Amino acid sequence: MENMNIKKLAKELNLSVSTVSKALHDSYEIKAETKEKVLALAKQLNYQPNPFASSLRRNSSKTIAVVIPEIAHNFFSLVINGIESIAEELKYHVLIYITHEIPEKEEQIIRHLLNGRVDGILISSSGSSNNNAHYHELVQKGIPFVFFDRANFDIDAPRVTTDDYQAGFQATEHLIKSQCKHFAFLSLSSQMSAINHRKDGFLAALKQYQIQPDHIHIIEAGTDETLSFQIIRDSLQPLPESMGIFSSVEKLAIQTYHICKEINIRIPKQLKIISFSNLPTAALLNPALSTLTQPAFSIGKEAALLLFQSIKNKGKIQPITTLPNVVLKSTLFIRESTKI
Amino acid sequence: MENMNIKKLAKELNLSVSTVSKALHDSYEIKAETKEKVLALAKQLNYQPNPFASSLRRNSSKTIAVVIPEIAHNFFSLVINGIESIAEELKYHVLIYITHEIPEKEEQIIRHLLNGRVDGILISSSGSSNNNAHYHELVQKGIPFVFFDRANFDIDAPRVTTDDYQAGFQATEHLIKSQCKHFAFLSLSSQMSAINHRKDGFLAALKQYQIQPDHIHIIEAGTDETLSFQIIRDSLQPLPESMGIFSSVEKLAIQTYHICKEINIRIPKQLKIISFSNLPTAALLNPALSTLTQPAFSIGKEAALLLFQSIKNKGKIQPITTLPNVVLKSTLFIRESTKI
DNA sequence: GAAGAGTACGAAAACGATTTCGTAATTAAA
DNA sequence: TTTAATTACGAAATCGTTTTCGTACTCTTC
Repeated sequence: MENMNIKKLAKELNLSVSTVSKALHDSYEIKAETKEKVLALAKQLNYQPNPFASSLRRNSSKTIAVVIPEIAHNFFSLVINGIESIAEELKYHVLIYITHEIPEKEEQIIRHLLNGRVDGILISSSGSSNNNAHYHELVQKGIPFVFFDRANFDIDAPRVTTDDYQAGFQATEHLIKSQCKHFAFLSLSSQMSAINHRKDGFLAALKQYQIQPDHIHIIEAGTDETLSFQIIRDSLQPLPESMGIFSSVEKLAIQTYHICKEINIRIPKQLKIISFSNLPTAALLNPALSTLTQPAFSIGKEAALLLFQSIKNKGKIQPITTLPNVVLKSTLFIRESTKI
Repeated sequence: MENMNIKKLAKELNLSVSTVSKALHDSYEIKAETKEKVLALAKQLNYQPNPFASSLRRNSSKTIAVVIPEIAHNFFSLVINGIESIAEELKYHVLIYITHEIPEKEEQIIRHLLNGRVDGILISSSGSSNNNAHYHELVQKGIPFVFFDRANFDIDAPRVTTDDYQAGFQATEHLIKSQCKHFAFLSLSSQMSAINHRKDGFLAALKQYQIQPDHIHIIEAGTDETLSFQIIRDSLQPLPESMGIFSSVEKLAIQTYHICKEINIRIPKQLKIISFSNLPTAALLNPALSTLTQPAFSIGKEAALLLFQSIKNKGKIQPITTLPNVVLKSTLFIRESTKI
């Protein structure tokens, strides 16, 4: 009585195990009457198939993994929401793995997932581009995966990203038109694709408007919180005249706000700042933060859709087509933090 | 070559499958030399045991589920971080399920998990207290679970909560001492344990300070965004004199900020507000938001620890002891939004 | 009415691990 | 030297499904 299984169900019905299994899967081999009986008793006895037996036999787990640098982050939470919306619909399960921005951790996670625990993986890379071995192993094992936001462009895998270059250009242009004289790009690391594209857009805009190179500052704050605070603080003392900051990630913009409060820098008077961000409170900050906002939910949805398509096509001959490379648009919200 | 398994490994080593399995599990039956050989070849051929075969046989999945109302929420993200920190250490996998605050969805998820896919479940309930059947089924099936933050107090399961009553009292007392005359409690629903405890603390404080009943407002905003905006807006027009709002959740406080901005209510001059919140930008808002902040990461950690303890003790005779009921303290941060 | 097709089911072999039980070979004890 | 115990391994059952293959039986069709 403890656990219902197909064998007990079959015995109860005076049918064979195979017949019951087929009936439960609505096989054409089984006549309607029998199916009904089986379904009825299964429901009555609350039978639920053992997922591991099923996965073992079918060699598919109905599970995907999401590998992200961090979760306490509006962007990634929203992406997960998008992913979940699709997974839920397709009755897939979602495993979450957090790398804490540590490339080795990511490697370890991906390597573990080679064992077949999941049917596919959604990755926002924490790694530097010089370590791709684990991705290649995924390819070799035939495990579908899709990059989102932070992709590795050396790997042939579907990608869902945003128009980072254009957005970077646009944000910087906005700073220039807001009469900034000095320009700083706040970056986590120079190893992340999305962030580098933002930087390229930043530099391109400055070049187009012929900003002198010594008015251009690249600040690599890194992923350690205490350290990045220090680095940002140092780079704002002394404060260059008419400073305009383009922060590539929300976290660094928030840190900058804290620092400005601490050392009495007035935004937007002395310093203007715009940031990539999905903060729901951006408009409520003091001053309201100008943002480039990524369609995080859609990114999650699109990435999941690509992954499930990939899973579905697995084994079949792939048409020789270009790799899916979805690029979504970010939206510029101009607020007080960049007011003239 | 495609997929390594224990059979191929055994053949390669001229050993039996059982010997290899035992060697891999460091069984005393196998001599050191053999173990070394097995380990070496396993590593070389990159052998990884099939998790489903293993789970099927051992009847344990090394996986837990986290069932939460929503994920794009600072509190829950931080909790997940805490959970992950423990799960990662114990080499457990974490499945995420989102109920979107829909009790039926939660039921459906929990019912699905009765099939043994996970070894245990961490739940922050979305349900009303009048539907407990699915929890009882978990108990009956012997699947360990732990409530966090939003518990169901009718169910005998370990809980990790915060001192909601005291915090509610404290927050309200603070509003009273900030010379508010009217008091409003902003609630999602009257069915959630944690929120009701906060309300009880709110009411108790008002009673102790002999606030007239007609100066006390309970606003149930619900979980629908558009609707809750409307409800809050309506309750602020006309604005009672010296209004003090205690928001039971972050989201409603943010909505209130937006509404105040929209209809030109000055915080803290015309309206003071304090909220439960884990917003990293609380101090940067205009004005800075006074908060009660829950130790979200610790809640996740403690809940996970309780769950793993529960999983470990499963099957063993439980000592007749009181149920684990961890209560953590929230911290009050007084900021400008409640300034006199 | 014989051959072929279709229907509805069952027996048994997978899937890949773990675990129980049995047993040769060696060592220790009597 | 015999017996008992220990060591180190292997055969086979098992976990609960799914799926292949086989086969009675009925129904057409000529």
